[in-house]
Amino acid sequence: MARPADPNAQGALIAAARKEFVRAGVKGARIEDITHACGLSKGAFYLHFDSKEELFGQVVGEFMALVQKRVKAREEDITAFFMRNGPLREQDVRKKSARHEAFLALEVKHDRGLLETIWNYRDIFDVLMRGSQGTAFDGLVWEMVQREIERIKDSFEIFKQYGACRTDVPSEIFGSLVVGTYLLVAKQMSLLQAPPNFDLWVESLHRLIREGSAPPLQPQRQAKARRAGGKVTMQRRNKRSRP
Amino acid sequence: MARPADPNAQGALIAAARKEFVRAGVKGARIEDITHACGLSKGAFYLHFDSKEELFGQVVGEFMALVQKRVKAREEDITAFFMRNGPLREQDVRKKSARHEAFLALEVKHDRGLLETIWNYRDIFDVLMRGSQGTAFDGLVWEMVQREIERIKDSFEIFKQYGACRTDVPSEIFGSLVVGTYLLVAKQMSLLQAPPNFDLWVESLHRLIREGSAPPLQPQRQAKARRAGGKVTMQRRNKRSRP
DNA sequence: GCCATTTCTAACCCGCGGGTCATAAACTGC
DNA sequence: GCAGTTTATGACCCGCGGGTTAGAAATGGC
Repeated sequence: MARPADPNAQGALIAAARKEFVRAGVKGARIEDITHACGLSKGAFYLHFDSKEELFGQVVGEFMALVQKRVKAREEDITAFFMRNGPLREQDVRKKSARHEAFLALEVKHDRGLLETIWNYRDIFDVLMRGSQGTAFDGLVWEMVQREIERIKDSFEIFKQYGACRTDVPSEIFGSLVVGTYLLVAKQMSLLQAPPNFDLWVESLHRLIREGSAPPLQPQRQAKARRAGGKVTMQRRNKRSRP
Repeated sequence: MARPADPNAQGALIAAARKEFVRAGVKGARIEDITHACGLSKGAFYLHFDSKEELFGQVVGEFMALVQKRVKAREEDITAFFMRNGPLREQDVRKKSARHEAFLALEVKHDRGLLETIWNYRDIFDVLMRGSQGTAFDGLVWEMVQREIERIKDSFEIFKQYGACRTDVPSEIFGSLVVGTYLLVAKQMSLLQAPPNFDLWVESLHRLIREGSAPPLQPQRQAKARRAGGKVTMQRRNKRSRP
C-alpha cells in the first residue's frame, strides 16, 4: 500500500456539500464549489461519491432512518400506554388525572426527541423542505408531514369519541395546526447556531395547543427548562406586568 | 399592421409556466417544455418574456402586491380598532365582551382574506416555498413568515401586559404556532382542486388557538360555514358520540 | 534511491438547456 | 395578387457544469 488517503477528505466533503446544499439547493450546488471549499479538486469528489445526489441521499438516509425510529418508538409507546391504561376520558382531561399527565409526558418526550433529531439535521431538513424540488427527494418531508397529520387526526378523532377533546372543530384542522407548528419550529432551527431550549419550546407548545392562548383560570407558572441544553436562544422571560 | 399576434399566447405561456414551475421548480423548469405545452416554439417565448425568471417574477410580483395590500389593510384596521376601543383587558377575554368579539371578527376577516389571496396563487406560493432556492426569489416567503411571526409576537406581548392572554409561554413560540399553522394550511391548499371552506377553517383555527384543544366547559356548537365557497373539501362532520 | 501502488489533480469531453437569428408563415392594405 | 409588416419557427450557438481520465504526486517496501 502507498499514499494513504486523506482521512478527513470524506467528512470534509460531506460538510462542505451540506453547506452548499443549503446555499443553492440540491440542483444548484456545484461539485467544484464543494471540493474547492475543502481544498480538493473536482476529481477527488468522485473518489468518494458517484454524484452529489448520492451524497445527499446518504445523509438524507441517515436522517430519515433516525426519524423513522422516533416515529416507531412513539407509536409503540402510545399503543402500549392505551393498552395498559385504556382510553383517556373527559374527566381525565378535566381533572388532569395521573393517567392524563402520564400521557402528556409521553407526548412531550417524543416531541422533544423528534425535535432533537431534526436539530442535528436541520440543514438537511431545510434543504428537503425548500431546495429539493424536481429531484428524487422531492416531496419526502411533505409526505412525512402528511402522514403525521393523518396520525394526529386519527388520534384526535378517538379523543373526540371519549369527550377528551373539543368536538367542534374538524380533526384535520387540528392535525394541520400541530404539524404546521412543529414544522415551522423545525424550520426556524435552521437559523440558529446553538441548540434552543427544547423543553421550554415543547412545553410551551403543548400548553398552548392544549389550553389555548387565552388567560387560564388557574394561576400560571412559567414553562421552564428542565435541562437547558447548550446556550438558550429563546430565553426571553415574561415580565408578568399587568397594569 | 399584419399578422395579429395570437391573443391567448401570453396567457397560455403563463399558465403552462406555472404548471412547470410546480413540477420542477424555477431552476428545473425548461422553456421548451413550457412552450411545447401550449403548442408554441421556443422562440415564441422570447416574444413575451426575457426569461423564465422574468415571467415568474411578474406573477410573484402580482401575488406579493396583493399580500402586501392585505397586510397593510390588517395593520390599519387593527390600529384603528385599538385607537377607538383601547386595549383589550383580561375581563374582555374572560367575558367575551363585545369589544373582544369585534376584535376577533376583525382577525377572522383578515385571516380569511389572506387565505383567499393565497388560494389564487397557491401554486406560486408552493413554488416560492419549496422550489426557488438559489434563485432571486429565495427566501421571499420565509422573510414574510419572519415578519408575521414578529407581528404576532409583538401583539401577544401587548396582550400579555393587559392580562388578555396567558403569560407563561414565550411570545415567539405563540408566533411560530400561529404562523406555522397558517403556513401549512396554505401549503395544503396547493393539493386541492376546489376552494376549501375558508370560514370553517379560519373559525376552527381561531377557536383552537384561543381556547385550546381540551374540551371546553361551555357547550360546543359546530364551527360552520357562513358562505360555503365552492365544493367543501373538509366537510367532515363530527359525530359527537360519547360512550 | 527506486519501484509499485494508490491518491489526487486538472485538463478534457460532452450533453443540456438558455438565448439568438435567419427564415418562413400569416395577415393587412392596396 | 403583391408589397409590406409583424409573428412565429427551429436550427444554431455557446457557456455551464457533471463526469472522465491521463498523468503527476505521494508514500511504503525494498
